[in-house]
Amino acid sequence: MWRAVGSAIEGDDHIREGTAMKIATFNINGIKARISALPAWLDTAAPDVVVLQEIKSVDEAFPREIFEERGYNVETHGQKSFNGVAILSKLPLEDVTRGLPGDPEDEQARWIEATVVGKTAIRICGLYLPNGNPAPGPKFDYKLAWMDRLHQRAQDLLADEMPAMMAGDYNVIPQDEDAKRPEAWQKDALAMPESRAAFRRILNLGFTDAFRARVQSPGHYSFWDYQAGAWNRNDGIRIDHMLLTPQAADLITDCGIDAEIRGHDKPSDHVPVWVELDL
DNA sequence: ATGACAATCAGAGATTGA
Repeated sequence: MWRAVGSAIEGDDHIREGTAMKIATFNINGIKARISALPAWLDTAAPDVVVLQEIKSVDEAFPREIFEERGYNVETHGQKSFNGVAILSKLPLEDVTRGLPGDPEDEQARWIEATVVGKTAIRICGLYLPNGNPAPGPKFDYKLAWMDRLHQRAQDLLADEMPAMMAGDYNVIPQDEDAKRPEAWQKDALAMPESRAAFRRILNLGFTDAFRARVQSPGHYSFWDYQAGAWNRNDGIRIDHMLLTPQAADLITDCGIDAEIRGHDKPSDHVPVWVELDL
């Protein structure tokens, strides 16, 4: 088995020219409210694939033309008012499934997955993990139960042994260094020990947090509250993550957070996180 | 300790988010 990561090594005839694929996750906090900001970012960042969270729209009301006219295939899993996820892809999508397995009673639209068909196929899962506040309580119980189901799906993805990733709004601050003011989040569902342990348990299966694989320094965030001037004080948290199977993690060439768009007009409270793979 | 801010649905203010 051979593979190429990054630039070719001179004289090595096993190295091929790779195809860079840019994949992003973005919690847009309402498609209707982001009808300008989202296309503006797409035109600048030009990702090949995007998973969206909190579209807050039913499938029939999702403005798919805006994305189709930019060359994206569009798959949605929406519901009225809250939640809702989607996948945009310039490459063909196959085997689209909706809903996280493990609880047929769960009607919240928080999971969608599809195979992106390029030179090499990759399974892409978009997720909007429950917030879980207040903790303790029924919402926190739902969050932890949802993370148990996520762990099971993660195991099954690994067993498939194809490149795969689970990307989205995890609503988990993995470590203190992922918050400007960790002490303020100590009793919050996003940073409770149980939430962090459940996140770590998935990582420990063999997944790579793409951003942390490339950047170890503190001070990198993907969410800033609308309140109290959080953006201007850089009072943020890192809760949007891309978890890659070993077969996908081996292909990472770059990863980043498009933080600057938090300062643009009518922003979401989240910003996009992206990864480039040599697929 | 609380609220601040934004989005949705509805058509005022409650609910949800993080």
